[in-house]
Amino acid sequence: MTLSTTSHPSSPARAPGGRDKREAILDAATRVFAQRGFFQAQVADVARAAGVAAGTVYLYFSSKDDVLASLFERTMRVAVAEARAGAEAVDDPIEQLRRLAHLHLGRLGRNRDLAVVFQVELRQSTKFMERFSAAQLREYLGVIRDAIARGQSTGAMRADVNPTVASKILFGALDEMATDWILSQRPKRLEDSADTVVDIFVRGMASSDGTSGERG
Amino acid sequence: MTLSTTSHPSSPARAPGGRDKREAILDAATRVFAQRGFFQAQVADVARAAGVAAGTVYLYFSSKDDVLASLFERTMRVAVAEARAGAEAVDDPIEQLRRLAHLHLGRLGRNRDLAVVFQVELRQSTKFMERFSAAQLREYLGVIRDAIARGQSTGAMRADVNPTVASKILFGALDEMATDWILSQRPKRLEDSADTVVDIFVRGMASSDGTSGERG
Amino acid sequence: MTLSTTSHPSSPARAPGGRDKREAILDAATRVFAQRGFFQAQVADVARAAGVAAGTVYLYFSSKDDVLASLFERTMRVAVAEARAGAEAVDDPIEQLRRLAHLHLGRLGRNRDLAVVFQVELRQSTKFMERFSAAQLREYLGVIRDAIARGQSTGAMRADVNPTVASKILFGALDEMATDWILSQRPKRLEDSADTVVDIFVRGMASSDGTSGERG
Amino acid sequence: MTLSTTSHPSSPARAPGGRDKREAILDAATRVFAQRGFFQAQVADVARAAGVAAGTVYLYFSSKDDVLASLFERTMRVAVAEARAGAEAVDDPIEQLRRLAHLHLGRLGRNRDLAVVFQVELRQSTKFMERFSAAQLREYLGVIRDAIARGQSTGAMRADVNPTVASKILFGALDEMATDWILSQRPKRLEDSADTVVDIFVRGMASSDGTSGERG
DNA sequence: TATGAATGAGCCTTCATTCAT
DNA sequence: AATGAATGAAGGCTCATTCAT
Repeated sequence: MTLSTTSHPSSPARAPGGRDKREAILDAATRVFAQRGFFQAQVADVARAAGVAAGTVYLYFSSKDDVLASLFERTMRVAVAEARAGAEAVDDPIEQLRRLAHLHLGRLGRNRDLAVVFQVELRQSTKFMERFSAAQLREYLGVIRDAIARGQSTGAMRADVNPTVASKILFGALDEMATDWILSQRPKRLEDSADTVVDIFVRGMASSDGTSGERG
Repeated sequence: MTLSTTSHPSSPARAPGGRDKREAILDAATRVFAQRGFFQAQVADVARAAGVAAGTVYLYFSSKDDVLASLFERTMRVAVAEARAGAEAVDDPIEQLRRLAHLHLGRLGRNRDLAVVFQVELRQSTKFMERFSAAQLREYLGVIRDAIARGQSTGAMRADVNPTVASKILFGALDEMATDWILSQRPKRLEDSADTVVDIFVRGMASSDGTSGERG
Repeated sequence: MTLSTTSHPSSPARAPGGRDKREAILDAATRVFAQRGFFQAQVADVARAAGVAAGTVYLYFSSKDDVLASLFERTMRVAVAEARAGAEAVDDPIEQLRRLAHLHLGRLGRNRDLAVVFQVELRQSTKFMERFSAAQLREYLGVIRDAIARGQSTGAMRADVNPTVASKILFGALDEMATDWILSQRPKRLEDSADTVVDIFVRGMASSDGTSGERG
Repeated sequence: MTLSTTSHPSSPARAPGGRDKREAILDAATRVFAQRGFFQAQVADVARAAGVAAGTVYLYFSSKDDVLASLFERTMRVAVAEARAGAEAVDDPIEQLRRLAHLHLGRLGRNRDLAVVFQVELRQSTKFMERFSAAQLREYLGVIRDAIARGQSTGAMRADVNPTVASKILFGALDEMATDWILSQRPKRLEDSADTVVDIFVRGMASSDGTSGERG
């Protein structure tokens, strides 16, 4: 992982078919990285899975690292957008958190390969996490934090906890559900864990007078 | 990562200094893996950091993978023992959880290299996590779960949540604190997050009558 | 020498120049193995001698062992074909043996490197000899045996000696000539030994009445 | 195989037990080299089989190569002595050859490990054969050649064949019997091949008048 | 003499990347 | 744009040999 940040001249000047091929490579990479692991996976494997020649990968990505980073980026772009849309759709902060949790676990639970890549392969190196995760992950967590902050401002949630810290606690709990689901035999749907996590979190974050955090 | 589970027939038959050298290699590996990342680190780097020749590593470990696995095992053995001792030292389930959280974050916060290895490097591959994490991690989580289960049986905690799931939620929240601390500039002590996490978790898990989960 | 018998899925799917490069590597290997010895020779040496990069060797052969095995196979394929053609060209069994001897020593005498590889390097390990020599060498010896058997059936040769045993005796004598020639200063042509060996062998195999085994 | 010709200061200054240990190492080496092959065999394997520590091997031999060379030397010393004694015991040149053949195949047939080492492992490298085999092998072949030369001078054998060449032909034939026996399933005793080989050879070498070469 | 832990040079093989076609 | 043969740097691991005990 040399992690050359220099983004590849990928999208521009590409033919219309180029975009499809780029997508195909990312999809293939998700499958291959999930199955073999990022370091064990060869670029040739990804190319084969995508139905292109090895060299073609380098027409769309600057390096193997770039493929992984692009994978992360593409998914996060969608995730952030969906999270924002989901949060905006309702007004109640607690309901917002519930929606965000369902979106999060729903996305991973629907695509195990994606879940493996996100829960395992993407955490390969501090370097990677520091350089790439930072910006987009912060944005994603920001959506959660905002919902919490709103809950605090409306008095629905206790204000004695830093909302950023709180967002990480919720995210961490959801994250563990996802990792655990991957490593388990997956008898049930991942998304089903969402309510339990949010319920405990919201109760724990309820304002002392006990007026909220109660469902129904 | 071929991950041959077969423990190396090494340490016991080794020379008097053997144990010390094995420990030295594991300590060196913690530092090197944390700095360079497991895949980027060369066995020669670890050897150099440990003050031994490259070949010597193979007198104590069967492979590079085995070094990582042994690192995990050694730490988990201690962690499980400390967790059990910490839990047994007090009677109140809530206080037990608080102690476990402090032990957990305290250990990682005291040794950033160890934290990096545990939060990042050890999660490199599904294979590794599936094969190694399983047994010892389950044991560790078991200590948390037991405290929760006791809390439920004493009526201090709501019984409508599976204690195993609850233990993962708490662990996940703590885990995220650790990962976040690593990736941040670390302005404050990691262990300081323990109370916040436990507080929210315990409140969230409080039985409906609201008699417990209140500190002081 | 792990000697994976599995032939490499290489040549057919290779590029146009593939066959030539494969041949070039085998030729280079003959020279390098002859000069340095199989175990002392490095794959990089062979590659350099063939004018390709080290990695290229692995596009055509699965391993260093496979190079040696392929060398043996290629030569034996030709040798068996030539032996059969040579034997069929004449009718007299004795003349057939003479031709086979000349072909055998002529081939090795013309290419000392090949002779060294066949007389020395290929006999490195019982494993190799057992696994590879077996089939093709048996075929080669079979051509000699058939000529002897015919000589016996025509009455030209004594029938009280198992033709298979006899073929090995003749082969062994020729083989020793080749090995001796390699180790000597080679003042004369190896092929010149052919007649002497065949002469003694044929006389020794002459039927008791003494009517044959006498050269015209 | 670096083949340092410098003989190790082995025998002199050794304690009485030293000689035994040296012999034990050579015996162990015979077994280990035969089973694993010289290059695959580790010095530690030989040491273990001999019941000594790895370092001890270097008290008696200067290198791994030296062990192989010493193995060859020890056996050849005995073989030459036995051959000479065997040849001197009878007067008839033909009977001498018969005895030499029996001694040769008898020795190898009695100890398959020794046979493997001599027929396969010792032929590892041209360097080895050139440097070590030369002197002692020439001596051994000399005993055969002398018997043939005597046969020629008594008129029992044709004189139109160089006795040195003839000795190699006989040796080669016997050699092939030994190699073949090793690679086969060994249904019968190796020594049983001796008479057949000698019979054919002696007939082939019989003087033209046909008065000798006839058994009985 | 004997030990065996330690050494470290050496090498086969892999695979990300390039580039001629 | 696409190919895939070719490259060659890199590294895990082995094992003959040494040497402090």
